[in-house]
Amino acid sequence: MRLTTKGRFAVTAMIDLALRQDKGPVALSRISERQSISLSYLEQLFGRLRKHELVSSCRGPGGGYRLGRKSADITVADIIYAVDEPLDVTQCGGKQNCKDDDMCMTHELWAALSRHMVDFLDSVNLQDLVNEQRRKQVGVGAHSESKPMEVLIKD
Amino acid sequence: MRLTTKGRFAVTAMIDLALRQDKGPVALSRISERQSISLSYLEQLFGRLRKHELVSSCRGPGGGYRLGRKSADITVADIIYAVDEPLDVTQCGGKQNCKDDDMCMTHELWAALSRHMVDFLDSVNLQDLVNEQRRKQVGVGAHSESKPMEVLIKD
DNA sequence: CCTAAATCATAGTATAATAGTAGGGTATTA
DNA sequence: TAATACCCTACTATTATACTATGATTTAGG
Repeated sequence: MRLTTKGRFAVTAMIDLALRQDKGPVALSRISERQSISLSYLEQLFGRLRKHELVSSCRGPGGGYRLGRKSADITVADIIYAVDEPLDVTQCGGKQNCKDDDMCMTHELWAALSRHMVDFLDSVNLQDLVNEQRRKQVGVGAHSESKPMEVLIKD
Repeated sequence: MRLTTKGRFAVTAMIDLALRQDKGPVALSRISERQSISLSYLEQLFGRLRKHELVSSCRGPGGGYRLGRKSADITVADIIYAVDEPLDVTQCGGKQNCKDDDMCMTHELWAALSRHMVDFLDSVNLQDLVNEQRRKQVGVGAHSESKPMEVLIKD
């Protein structure tokens, strides 16, 4: 499981999309402005998200992207998997440093870590993040600054 | 928390060292041969491991490295932290894509993931890995092929 | 039907990190 | 005093990320 800003960009963009899709399709140019992510880079990311059917697109003026399914049914793991394609199971899949036939000494360690990460990222869905974000935005200007996410995410 | 083959190399080398240190210091040239890791690269890694006091060194002929403390007191997280130094807390520490003052939308998500990973890697120590490795080596030629690590690592 | 807005696609590029190599030191034992 | 090993720094090839650039293609609205 690779973790880079690419995955973070994708998750951020998907939250932005989820927050606004009720008013019709959302154009990447808008997301680009709001989140300060290069438009062309976004286009590449959304190409992959579309292939994985996490979003659907409408071309032409007034077009843009919509979520491919309910935000509660899209997990963070789905998003990261979509943009970081080769989910790096190839940690030692028969390559160098795997001594001869028997598994390399640390194979199971990394496999177990991988399972942990995927399990966690699968436990958080887009709706969770949207709720969290809405709660924070309401909090601004009001009195509650309170704690975010720590409460939400099941440690 | 960055996860690369650098960290894997370091963990592999530390297991190799832990498996043999009872017969005196272990030379990097030996580890290099056994694990097919470049000697000079190992030297760089062990330079860092030494700074973090995970290993101690003896120079001169017959010299080599020893563990800096009991293998049960060295966790995988210790090793990875030592070689991957800047443990990447800088996910969004006030840089681009953190909108204005308020935290970027995904900050807590990645922070929570980070905590998960560290917790897991802290729950596995070098002695665990050594035991696992010894068990597997005994298993070769004998009858038991059995399951590795899955049992050992506390999911 | 024409134009502008949007997606779609591909190719190129700057930067940075990894995973080394190279070449020298310095301590220490036999 | 020679060989073994650690130690240190600088350089390099490769790869991935995070873009930029260019140009298509689709489609709504005038």
